[in-house]
Amino acid sequence: MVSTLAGLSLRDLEYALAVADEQHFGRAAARCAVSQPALSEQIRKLEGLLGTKLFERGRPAIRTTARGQALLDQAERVLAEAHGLLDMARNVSEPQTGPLHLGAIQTLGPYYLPFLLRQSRASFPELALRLTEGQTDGLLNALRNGELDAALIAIPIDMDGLAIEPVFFEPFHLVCPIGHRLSGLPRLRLRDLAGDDLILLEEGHCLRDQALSLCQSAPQARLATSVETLWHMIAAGEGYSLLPALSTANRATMADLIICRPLPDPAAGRTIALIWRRTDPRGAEFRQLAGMMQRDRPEQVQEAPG
Amino acid sequence: MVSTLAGLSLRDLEYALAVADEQHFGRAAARCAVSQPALSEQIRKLEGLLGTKLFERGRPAIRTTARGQALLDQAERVLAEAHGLLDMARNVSEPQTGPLHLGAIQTLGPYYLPFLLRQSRASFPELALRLTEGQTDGLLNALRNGELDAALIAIPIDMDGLAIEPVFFEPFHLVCPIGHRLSGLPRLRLRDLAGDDLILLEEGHCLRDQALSLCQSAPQARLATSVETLWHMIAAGEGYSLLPALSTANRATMADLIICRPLPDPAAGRTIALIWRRTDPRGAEFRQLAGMMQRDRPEQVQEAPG
DNA sequence: TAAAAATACTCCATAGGTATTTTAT
DNA sequence: ATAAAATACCTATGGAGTATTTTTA
Repeated sequence: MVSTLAGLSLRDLEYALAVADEQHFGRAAARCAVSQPALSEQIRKLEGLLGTKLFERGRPAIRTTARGQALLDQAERVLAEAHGLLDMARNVSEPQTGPLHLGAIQTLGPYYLPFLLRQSRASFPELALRLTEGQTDGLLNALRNGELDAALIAIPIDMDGLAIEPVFFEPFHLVCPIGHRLSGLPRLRLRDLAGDDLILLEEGHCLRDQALSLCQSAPQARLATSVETLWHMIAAGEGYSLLPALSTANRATMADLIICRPLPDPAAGRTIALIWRRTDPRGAEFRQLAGMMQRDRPEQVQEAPG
Repeated sequence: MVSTLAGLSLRDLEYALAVADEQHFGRAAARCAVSQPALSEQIRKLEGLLGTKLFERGRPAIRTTARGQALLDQAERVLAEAHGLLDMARNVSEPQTGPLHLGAIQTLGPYYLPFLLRQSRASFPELALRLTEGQTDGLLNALRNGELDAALIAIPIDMDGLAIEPVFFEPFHLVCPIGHRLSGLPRLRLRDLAGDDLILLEEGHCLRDQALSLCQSAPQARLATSVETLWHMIAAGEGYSLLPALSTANRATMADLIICRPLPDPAAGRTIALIWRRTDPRGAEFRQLAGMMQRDRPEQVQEAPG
């Protein structure tokens, strides 16, 4: 369908309304900051386009014709909507405003997003974060099909089509029941982490694979469906696991049954990064958001590695 | 107040909506019947003007940004109003349609306008005649200040600023009581019309002056406020007068008391003309209307003199 | 690698300016 | 006669075309 607007221009409508208002081509031209012939010519074209004389040229004043008046009323509506568009653009184009659909992996979200929400509300009060939790694959899909604008995940991941900005490094802790063989070791070494009572998250959680590779255990280990379940299983003496630092902080329930120990290798942990579609025009804003997360982070996490 | 539209163009909004719809610059360009680079460039300018990227360029498809969507919705409203304007223009620009404020002198209106209305409804069903009666001076004023679009008056008049199209010639009749000295004259001559019982309309009616000059009587004659009053005064035997042919036709009341006689001079009468502001752009339509009145006229009147 | 959008450039339509003529009162 | 709009004519902006490069998945 080709344009049916036939060269109609908002500027010409402004000219016409100025003439109607001033009842004088010269004054209307001055108000529109153009020369009188320029304005006259555009009015002439507009009248041709509409098929009707809008004005009756007479002395001492221009009069709008009856037909012209109906059209000028409608022209006013057109311009009102156009101004509405520009007003809207002025508001909407502010950076860090409006809805932002943000995802986070499930082993991070519950322990970090409350912190992030406080921070974002302080720094960017107009930014409306819409939060989602999921597993890495689901988040990546949601990102690719536009349900999400950005996501917090553990890197490395396959980054094709994505922009990635590391945000912080989150160490893992050894978590085991009091009295467990690992709870009493005076000096914990990485090789001690292998054991047949390692409890893992279900397939799909990136944390599962990271714990597995650090512990060098067999994958027939016991399964938990969430960090919370896992915590309760450990409290029940079912075994031990590795959990990210944010998820072990400030835990009251069953803290008397469980011991958390830092791992011996300071590199044992995961890097959390903010990702988004490389093509998203808000890239710069997302980078700024990541910068804020890097600078002002929870005490349990560390600066992201280069 | 200078333009606040800053170069916003309806065409660009159409381009943007085409892209949003097609999710593809190439197809959008084809739909708008321009080249892809031309459309891309206009979208780029529009995004700059609005201060926001409207689209996220990605494969396989273009996606509209959240901010862009709000703006595109508004753009759609702008275009809807613009199309409304063009639709309205198409209707409104038809000739012989819409309201037409027409005035007529009081000695003509009641006797001719019913005829004219029938005729106009048949020939121009979309023409909405709004009728007014008044004296010549009042009609001219109303015409000049725009309350009237056109008027039917007796010429000649001072025609500065006015266009005039004669419509028909209306003969005068001698009207007197049965038994009046003029009713019995076998051959009526113009000079017989002088008499001290001539009844005239009040000051302001053009017919008063025309009758006066034809009759060569003194202006201390009796006064009537309307043709109807005059008719009753004649029936009451108060005197005689000259009345235009249309006003004496088809009279039932008191017809048995009154005699109407044609005047000896075939030029004794008045020419009725349609007048309008010379500057009114509907001049051609008024002329066409006058043409209709010339061609299809009541039987009592004659073709207007050259 | 392939498809698609962005650049580079050239051209031309037209909005706009100045000077002047025409028109209306 | 005068004020104001229309016309004539010229300039320059910018929209649109073709050819090409860059980008993204």
